[in-house]
Amino acid sequence: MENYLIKPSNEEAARFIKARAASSVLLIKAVMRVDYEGRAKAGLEAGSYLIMIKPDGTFMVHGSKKEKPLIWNPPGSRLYVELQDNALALLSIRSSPRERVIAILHELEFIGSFDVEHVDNKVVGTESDLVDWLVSNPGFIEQGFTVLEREFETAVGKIDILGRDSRGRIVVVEVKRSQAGPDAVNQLKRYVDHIAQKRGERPRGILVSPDISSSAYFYLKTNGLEYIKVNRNLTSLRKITDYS
Amino acid sequence: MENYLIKPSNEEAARFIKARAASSVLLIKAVMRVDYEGRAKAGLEAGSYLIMIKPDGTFMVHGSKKEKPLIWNPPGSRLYVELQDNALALLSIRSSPRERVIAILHELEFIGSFDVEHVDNKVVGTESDLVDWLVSNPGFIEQGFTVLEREFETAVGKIDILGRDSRGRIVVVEVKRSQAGPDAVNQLKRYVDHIAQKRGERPRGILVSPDISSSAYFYLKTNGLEYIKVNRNLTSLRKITDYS
DNA sequence: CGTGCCAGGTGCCGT
DNA sequence: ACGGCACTTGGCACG
Repeated sequence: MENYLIKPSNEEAARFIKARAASSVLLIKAVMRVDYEGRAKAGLEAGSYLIMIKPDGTFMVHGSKKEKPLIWNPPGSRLYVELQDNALALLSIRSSPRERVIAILHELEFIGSFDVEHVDNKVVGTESDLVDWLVSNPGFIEQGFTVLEREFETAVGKIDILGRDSRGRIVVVEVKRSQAGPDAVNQLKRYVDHIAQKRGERPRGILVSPDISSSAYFYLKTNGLEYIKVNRNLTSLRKITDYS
Repeated sequence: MENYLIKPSNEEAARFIKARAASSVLLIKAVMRVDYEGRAKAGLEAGSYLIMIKPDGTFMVHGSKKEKPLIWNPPGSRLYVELQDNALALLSIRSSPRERVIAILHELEFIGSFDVEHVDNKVVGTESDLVDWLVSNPGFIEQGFTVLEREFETAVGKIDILGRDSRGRIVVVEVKRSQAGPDAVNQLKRYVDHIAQKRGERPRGILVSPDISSSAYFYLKTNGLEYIKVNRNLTSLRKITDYS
């Protein structure tokens, strides 16, 4: 059941929040001061902000800009409502790591309680989808390439695809769904080095991504690694052998 | 000026949104279908969700769980409002990369326009703070350590602190504010390798963080790198020389 | 604008 | 729980 309070008293607000926080998404507009202390520390000067509290414990204080809340506590946090002399205090506690958000609400402008879906959204076009496609179409990587393992676990991390080329040489494939940077090259190099040390023979290393920064490409090349460029939407894929 | 519409008609809603989207944060509760297409693709079945639109172009569709929106477009996106036969369509366009969020609102339950602060929040306790402290207290890293450069730029990335130990040996210091994983070790190793190749002499490499995963520690040790553990709040710092 | 990298990252899926 | 890693990562600072 939707319900709204406009300029409620602190008592009304406290009752409302306590009654509905467990089942509905709450939106609160008020003049407030907010402080956060935990892994880091932050605070908001007194002003008008928008609080969103979800039934799963998510607590967010939004300003007029940006996607991320100014201050927040993640799902699983516990909410405490406390009436003070001239204010309503909302306390959100996260247990591990210990983090605390305190909002002292002064002038309550609006509170709404909203019943919304609790769905798990499905996203298509992730790295996992790209790996799936490559496993189903191993010939794309190169003629005669065969997949040995997917998500192959090593002591230094999981290898996206471990395979073998047409001449029998082991190939480590690392896939990135967006532009590859030095980190991605580093990751591939780490796997290659590990396999080399383990098997006594150096495998080939191939980075697959829709794009790569120029310095990352240089870093890749100077380490004897290879690059395959794919189109973002997996159509009209092509390879880059020379970058200059 | 705050304003609220409860169960408005599509025409009312369209007028309201157009009038206020540029200056206020809008909150819309409705039964809707939402689709996203861009770098990836996602869609929401028809249901009740909460839309938050900020004056900077941020467009978010929230469900009842999690901190992140189910579907969103970031700041800078442009909003289009369009009256359809039996629905109100909200279109959010991001230009680069090209991304599109379309929400078809069927039963409008509530729209509110809220004037909130546009502040930039200041957070204390970041990695930068930790690096600052180490630069001011170089003796903490070890007796006789001196700082040569901070944020030293190389072809393979920026080194947090480049210094020299009491015996004149170059030291690469990489700082992490939270638990270090294989990536962090990899990063340090990359810098060390780079300096080694550049100068013809291998520098020492020290990772500084409040924690390190055991496999990352193993990876670090097998590469001849060193670790210093610091307390999260910079008090009672201590070093780990042996981890077993 | 691209490149690099931190983030109170968050979320997901393992062991 | 801890660990490893992707994410429509977002956000920032610097070239």
